[in-house]
Amino acid sequence: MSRSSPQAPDAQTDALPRQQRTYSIGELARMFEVTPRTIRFYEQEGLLAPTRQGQKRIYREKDRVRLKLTLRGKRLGFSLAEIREVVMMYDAMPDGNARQLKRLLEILADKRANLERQLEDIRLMRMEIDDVDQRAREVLRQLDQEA
Amino acid sequence: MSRSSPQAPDAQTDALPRQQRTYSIGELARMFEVTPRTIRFYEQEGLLAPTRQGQKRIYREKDRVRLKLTLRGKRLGFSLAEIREVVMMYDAMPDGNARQLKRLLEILADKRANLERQLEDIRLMRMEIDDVDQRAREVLRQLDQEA
DNA sequence: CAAGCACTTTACGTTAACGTAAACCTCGTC
DNA sequence: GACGAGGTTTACGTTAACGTAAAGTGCTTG
Repeated sequence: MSRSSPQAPDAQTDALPRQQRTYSIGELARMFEVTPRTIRFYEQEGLLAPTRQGQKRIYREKDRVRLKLTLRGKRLGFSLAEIREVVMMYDAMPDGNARQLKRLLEILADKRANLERQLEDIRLMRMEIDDVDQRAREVLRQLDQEA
Repeated sequence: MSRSSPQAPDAQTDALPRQQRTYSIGELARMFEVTPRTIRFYEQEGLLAPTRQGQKRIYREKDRVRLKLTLRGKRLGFSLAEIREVVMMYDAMPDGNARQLKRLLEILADKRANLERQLEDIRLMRMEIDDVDQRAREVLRQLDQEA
C-alpha cells in the first residue's frame, strides 16, 4: 500500500549483503506487523539493543533476527522473560565461564522439554478439532437433507 | 504427602465407572496442579459449569475433561476467550442451526492453521536450541582442556 | 463444644505486555 | 517557512489471568 513513487529509498533499497543493511523502527514494525511501541518495549526489556544515529534507533541484521526469534517465542506462549533468558545467555556465550554455560544447557534442556510437551499437546488438540469438525459436518448434512 | 490413614475416601474412592464419579474443587485442583481459585475463575469465565450440592460445587467427568482441554489450550498460548469459543460452540452443536455450525467450522479451521504454524515454529526453535546447545558444549570442551 | 478442615463469597491487588496520548525534534519538500 | 512524515521521550491507561486476604458456612473429630 502506498508504494507509488518509482524509487522510495526506505533507507537503503536493497542490493546490500543483508549483513550491512540497517532498518528503521518503522521498517521493522511493518516487516513483522507489530507497532513501534512493541519494538521499543522489547528494547526496554533487554531483548534488543539498537545503536543510535543522533537520537534515532538504528537496527542491524542481528536485531532483526532477535526480533524474529522473540516473536516466534511469543507465538509459542513464552514470556519475554523466558525468551530473554536464552537470548542473553546466547550472547554471553563466547566469553562464558563454565557455570554460566552449564546453566545455559539446563535452560535449553528445559525449553526443549517444553517444546516436546507442546508437540504432544498439539497432536491431541488436532485430534479433538478433527473430531469436532467431523461431527459438525455430519449435523450440517442432516440439516441439508431435511431442507 | 499426608496420605497416612489406611482408608481416606476422598469422595468416592474409585471403582466407579468414571462417568459417574464426581470431584470436589480441591480434588480437581490437585489433579491438575492449579489452585481452586483458578477453577472458580474458569467457571466465572464460562468454561466450566459444575452443579451444586448445597453450596458446594460438584464436578462431573465432563467438567474434568473441559478443564483438561482448557489447560492444554493454555499451554499452547490460547486465551481463555479463544478456548471458550470452541468449547461452548461444541456444546451448542447438537441443536445448532446452520449458521452457527458454519461459524464453528471456520473457527476450527482457524485454530488448525494456528497449530500448523506453531508446529513450524517449534521445528525452527528446536533447531536453534540444538545449535546453541552445540556451541555451548564446544566452548565447555575448550575450557576443560585448558584446565 | 472447640478445633480443624474444606469449602464458600466478596473484593481489592498484582503482573505482563503492550496501547494511547501529549509534546517535542528533524528532516525533505512545496 | 509551514507542514507532513517519521522519529523521540514521558507517562498514564488497559486487559487478561489470576493471587491474596477477610469473613462466613458446614461437617466430623478429639
